[in-house]
Amino acid sequence: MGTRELLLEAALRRLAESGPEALQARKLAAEIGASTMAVYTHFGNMTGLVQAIAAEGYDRFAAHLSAVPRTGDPVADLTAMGLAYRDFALANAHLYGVMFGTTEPGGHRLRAPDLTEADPLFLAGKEAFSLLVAAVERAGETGRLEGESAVEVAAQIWSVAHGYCLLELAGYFGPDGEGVRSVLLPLCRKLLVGSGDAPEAARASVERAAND
Amino acid sequence: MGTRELLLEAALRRLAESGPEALQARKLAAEIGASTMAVYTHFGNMTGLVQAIAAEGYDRFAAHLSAVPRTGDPVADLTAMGLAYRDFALANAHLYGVMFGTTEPGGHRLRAPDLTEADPLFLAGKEAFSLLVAAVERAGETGRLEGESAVEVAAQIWSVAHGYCLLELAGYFGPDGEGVRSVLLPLCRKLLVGSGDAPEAARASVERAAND
DNA sequence: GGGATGGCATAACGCCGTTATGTTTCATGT
DNA sequence: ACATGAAACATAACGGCGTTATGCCATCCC
Repeated sequence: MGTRELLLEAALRRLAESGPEALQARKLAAEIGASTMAVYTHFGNMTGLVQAIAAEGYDRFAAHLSAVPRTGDPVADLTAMGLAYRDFALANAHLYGVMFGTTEPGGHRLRAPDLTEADPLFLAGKEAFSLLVAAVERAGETGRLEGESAVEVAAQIWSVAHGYCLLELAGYFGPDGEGVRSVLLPLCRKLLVGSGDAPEAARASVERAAND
Repeated sequence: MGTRELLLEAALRRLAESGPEALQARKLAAEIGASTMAVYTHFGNMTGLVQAIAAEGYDRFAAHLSAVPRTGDPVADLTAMGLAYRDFALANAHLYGVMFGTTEPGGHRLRAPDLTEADPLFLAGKEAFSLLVAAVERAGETGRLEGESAVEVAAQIWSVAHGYCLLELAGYFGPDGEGVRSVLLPLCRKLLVGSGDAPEAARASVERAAND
């Protein structure tokens, strides 16, 4: 395996096990038996390495969300997607933080203050977001959007999932899955059940997804 | 004014103007004409100074939310509170990040990995949260909670506001207040209007608050 | 007045990211 | 097959960071 891949693998492992402050050029290079220069040969600097980590994180995130099955009940699928979103964020807490810029390992900020639309990390985030938009569109075909576009509804769901996950990661929602029951699932209900012509069926869909 | 206050004031100014990486012991001390030791005499270490910044941020945040007037229409008040929440987060982006641990200046994490309920920052966050709970309780007296506790509903609103603000700060919701119209206010509607016995009146309340 | 205490300056230590420099390795073109 | 140039790499150094050790001095208390 190439040095670059070894470095990236070690970085992802250290990030998951020891947090962002463990991402140090000297430690990483030593861990794979190389000199510090390896980081600069393959990534330019530490910021480049962190960006590569974030890119890998977006790939895994997209794969995780894509793995949510389509059951023919798009509202249940959306709820399942929200739960899968939380699963990923909690299982990869530090990686999730790096992806969304809420963690700055060693003070290396990934995004420039004046971020542009062409920023590759920005685009990677939008790509993962597009999976959510597509799922909302499938639900929208059943006639539930009430004048809102799928992008707008997807952005609302994204806000809920993002905020919920960060607060649960910060420890504000008690141990284990208490927050899921009292916060996340009620939010899914209010977002997905409130509109449309079959509230009872939609509510049942949410419950069905919640029990898996 | 005491050295400690001068340091804190300079730190808050630098954080707002230049971001978290500007919080450096040497630079701050030089800015107020003192030696580096001043930081360690008054705050122990840089983590202590950042915690003091966060504490000040929570005070300002609570004051900002408390300034939202009570109009006798608790649903409109809640919507106004959500908008005030966004105002604070966007006007004090870096401070907001430090408060909620989404920004780690220089890699100094404020919260221990095993955060306890007694953590003063954790408690400060809960105190600001209690303002939201109280506002929800006032709305709940009009009979809208449908079996949910005020704490649960407040946690849902908090998730929405937190996630929305962080995503808007990350630049995902376009320029200016576009996200407010298409994401935040629709979320307020779905959270506040969906339940209760007077959906039309509640919807009007949200619109009224949105126009101020 | 004398001694303890706390605020402060100076200087140093160790670690970090980064870079300069020289060496090795390897693919490529003739 | 051999020369050549680029890429990968090791070593060592530089500057900046947080932090600490040490000593000075003002202040308060008995």
